[in-house]
Amino acid sequence: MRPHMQEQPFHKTMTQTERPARKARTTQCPPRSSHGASGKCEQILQSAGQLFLQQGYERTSMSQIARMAGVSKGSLYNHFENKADLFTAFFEERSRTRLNTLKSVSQAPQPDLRTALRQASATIITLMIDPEAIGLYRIVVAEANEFPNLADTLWHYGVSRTLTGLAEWFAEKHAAGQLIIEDSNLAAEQFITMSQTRIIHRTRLSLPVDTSPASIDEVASMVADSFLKMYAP
Amino acid sequence: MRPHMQEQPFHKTMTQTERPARKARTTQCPPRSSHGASGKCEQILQSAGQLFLQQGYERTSMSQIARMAGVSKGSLYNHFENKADLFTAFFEERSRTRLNTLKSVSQAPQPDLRTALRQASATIITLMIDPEAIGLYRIVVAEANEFPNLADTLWHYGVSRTLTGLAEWFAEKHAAGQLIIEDSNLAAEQFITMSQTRIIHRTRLSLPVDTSPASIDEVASMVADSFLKMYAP
Amino acid sequence: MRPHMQEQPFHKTMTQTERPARKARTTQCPPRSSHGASGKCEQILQSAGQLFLQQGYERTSMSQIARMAGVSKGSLYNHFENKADLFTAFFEERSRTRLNTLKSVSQAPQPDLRTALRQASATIITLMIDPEAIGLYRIVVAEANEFPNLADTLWHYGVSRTLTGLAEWFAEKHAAGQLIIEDSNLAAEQFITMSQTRIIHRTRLSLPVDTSPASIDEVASMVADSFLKMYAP
Amino acid sequence: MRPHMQEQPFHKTMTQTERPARKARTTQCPPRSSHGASGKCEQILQSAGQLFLQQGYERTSMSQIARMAGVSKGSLYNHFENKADLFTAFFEERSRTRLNTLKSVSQAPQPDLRTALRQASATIITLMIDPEAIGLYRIVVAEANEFPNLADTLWHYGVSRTLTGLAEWFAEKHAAGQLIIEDSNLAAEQFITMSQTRIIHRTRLSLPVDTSPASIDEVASMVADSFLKMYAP
DNA sequence: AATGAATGAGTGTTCATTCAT
DNA sequence: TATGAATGAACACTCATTCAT
Repeated sequence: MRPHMQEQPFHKTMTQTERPARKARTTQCPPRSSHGASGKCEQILQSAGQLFLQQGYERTSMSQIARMAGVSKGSLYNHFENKADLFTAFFEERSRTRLNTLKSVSQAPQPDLRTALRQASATIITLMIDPEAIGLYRIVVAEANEFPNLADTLWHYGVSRTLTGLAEWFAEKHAAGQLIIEDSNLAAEQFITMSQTRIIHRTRLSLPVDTSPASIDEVASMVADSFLKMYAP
Repeated sequence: MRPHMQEQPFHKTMTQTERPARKARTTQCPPRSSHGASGKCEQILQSAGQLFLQQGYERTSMSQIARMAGVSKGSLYNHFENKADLFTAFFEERSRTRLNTLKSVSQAPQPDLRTALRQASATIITLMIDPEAIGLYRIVVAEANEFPNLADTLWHYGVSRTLTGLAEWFAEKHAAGQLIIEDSNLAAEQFITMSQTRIIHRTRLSLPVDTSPASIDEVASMVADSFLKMYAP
Repeated sequence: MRPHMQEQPFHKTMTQTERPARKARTTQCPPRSSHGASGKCEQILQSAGQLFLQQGYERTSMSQIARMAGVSKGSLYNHFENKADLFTAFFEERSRTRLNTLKSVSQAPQPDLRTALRQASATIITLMIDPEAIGLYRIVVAEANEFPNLADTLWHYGVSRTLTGLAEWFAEKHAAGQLIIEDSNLAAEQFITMSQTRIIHRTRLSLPVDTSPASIDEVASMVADSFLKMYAP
Repeated sequence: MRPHMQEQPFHKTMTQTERPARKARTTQCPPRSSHGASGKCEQILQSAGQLFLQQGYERTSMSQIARMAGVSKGSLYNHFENKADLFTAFFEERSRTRLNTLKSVSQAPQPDLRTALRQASATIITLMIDPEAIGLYRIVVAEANEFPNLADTLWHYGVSRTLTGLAEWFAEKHAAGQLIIEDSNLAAEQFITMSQTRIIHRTRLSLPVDTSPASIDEVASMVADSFLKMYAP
């Protein structure tokens, strides 16, 4: 329960968040040789991931992982230093490969700004209530004390790309005179935060929630309207 | 990873959230007898709380709790059925007694609306980054699969009171013509969500964050401004 | 697994079997005062009996007994020194009051000897496969090492009365010239042993067995026939 | 205390008694590799056996077994699923390897029938009061409720072989005209039952009993005489 | 690189018994 | 006499990790 008091200028906070050093370099699976190698390392990582996501760190045992991966318990320790190392390796790999993000907004240019915003918000909501994303978020929060680096990883592969993409798009719209946005990073942050209203928040808590497309669009609409009131010329 | 599809009308979602039934009634400490007995049950609950909040459910052992509470391991089981029961008992008690909420906004009438909103947001931020509140949030998220009822408890004692208080205040302002708010519950929900920008969100992830009063006020100001743009006449 | 080599003249073996001394005098419930006292002691004994018979000594806990008897755990120790004392008290009481025996054979004089023998055998079988009797037998065998005195009790209240009754009856028949029996005690012992063929034996082992009256009579008939071949003039 | 009412024709009862299915296959020690490894699994089984036979199932703890076997507590669980599994494994192994039976009667042809019968009875008595046999019998009776399969095992390896051997021998004698036996299985059953008179019975209850060869021969003589009276031409 | 038996500290839980009230 | 909280040793079982093969 240590208080946080780091100095961070407002406009820089959300974009660079990596903490200076990783203590223990996380083990990585060697790049698969092209010919059909067994890929035991990936297999372990895959099984570990499934179990860690379902049960969390403490409730998952090395034996369970070995059993599910179809390897011996000893093999786990040939590929990873220990349980913590396997855990962080899983987390990085999953965050890197499975955390879809909203990289850019208007691939297909939308007829009007409101629709574009609504679609962006809907996409964000959909991405963030994906079971994989929810699971990774839960793990970060649950293990924040034991594995503080996880948050960096999640932020790096998850939030920051979306944030940058949005900010760039807002900057364009500002340049085009369609929105009046001084701090595009702040605006992006606000947009993402507002998109978390109800659905994402409740999903993270496992509270009952309607996650149908209609329900998502309802929230997305509200976000778009609010955002326009805040930033329309 | 089950999908949620419950029907929930938009305007009712956030205010009534209790799920129908609690399966197993949680053990409660008996009301303290007036003469100054030390209250061994409370002592256990207190120690358990400290450890559960710091280390989470799985990492905390009954032996640890007994040692810290200064009682024998067997005694734990005279007061609580098992570890899970002790855990939920702790969670309910803490949520009930230690989760401060923003019940009403303008005890001292503020000179102007913007200041009142800013102060409300700052209060919300301050309450929600309180270590106790952060700890309880982490526990809910971490144990969402094993203890799904925790979220109800947290919502009941934490969010819902703040939400109701805000909504009532917004309704008054609407009646007074100071704000134009059709759905005061939705507005309250938005206000709370926006207040979570950066500080609360990052604190929950244990990411480095500036939690100084100045920093809080900066966010609160932004929230007040945005909210006024959305709802001022 | 100690070998037994006590000298015991053949004709005396089965009738006097009490071993010289009981180490610990078994606690007894006080004779109930005539006015409706609660009879807590009997209540404990009754519940203990049910549990001990069902689950055996080790698997039955004092808490279980207290709960079923509706008294506090402490009360158990006001009435009985400890678990072992309560156990032996239960065993004596049950053996004394619930172990029905074949005291005499021909209450209603039978038309012929064979029928009388058959009925005696059938009665013995029926008595000995009574759940209560089976349970007590099991307990004696199970706890033979820890509670060697139980066997004496069971023998005293169970077998020996039947044995004596039969022996007396055989002596009468010998005197009447209907049977030629030199050692009536031995004959009684043989008669009882033969009556244990299959049904009793298998019931003791919980092996599947037909315990219908017809099945019992089938065995009893065989016993009567065999016995007559051995001892008829 | 469930009543048994299975239909079982008299002449079939004792020879086929296996119940249809064994629920959980009992763990088995792997066949010893030829080079003189100590066979840790056998070592565990051996120690477990000694303790289970002496103290029964509940009174024997896994720690005790590990200590006596000279292995760690954890090792027990590498070889056996749990205590119950180790218990049934022990019981099967002991029943299979240590339960000597009277397979055939007259290896060395006896001068006369009476002597052959007497020797057969004496052998049965001797085998059945062997401490190992007595211990296994006690365990079956003690744990009949918790481990109903034990009785099948005991019957299979213990009684049924003796029974079959005797029945065949009786059939021969019937064919040779030396005995008049219609149902040789029934006769074998009677012979075994009668051989249990006093010595076996009392030994099972740990009652004082004379187990000297002279005493055994006395009972065996009586059995032979009675049997001849029942079945001699 | 792969195995799986071995370990011993650790887990949550139950136990018979005590004792102040 | 009756209670029930308190105890500490014991229970069955699991754990991450090691190491000889």
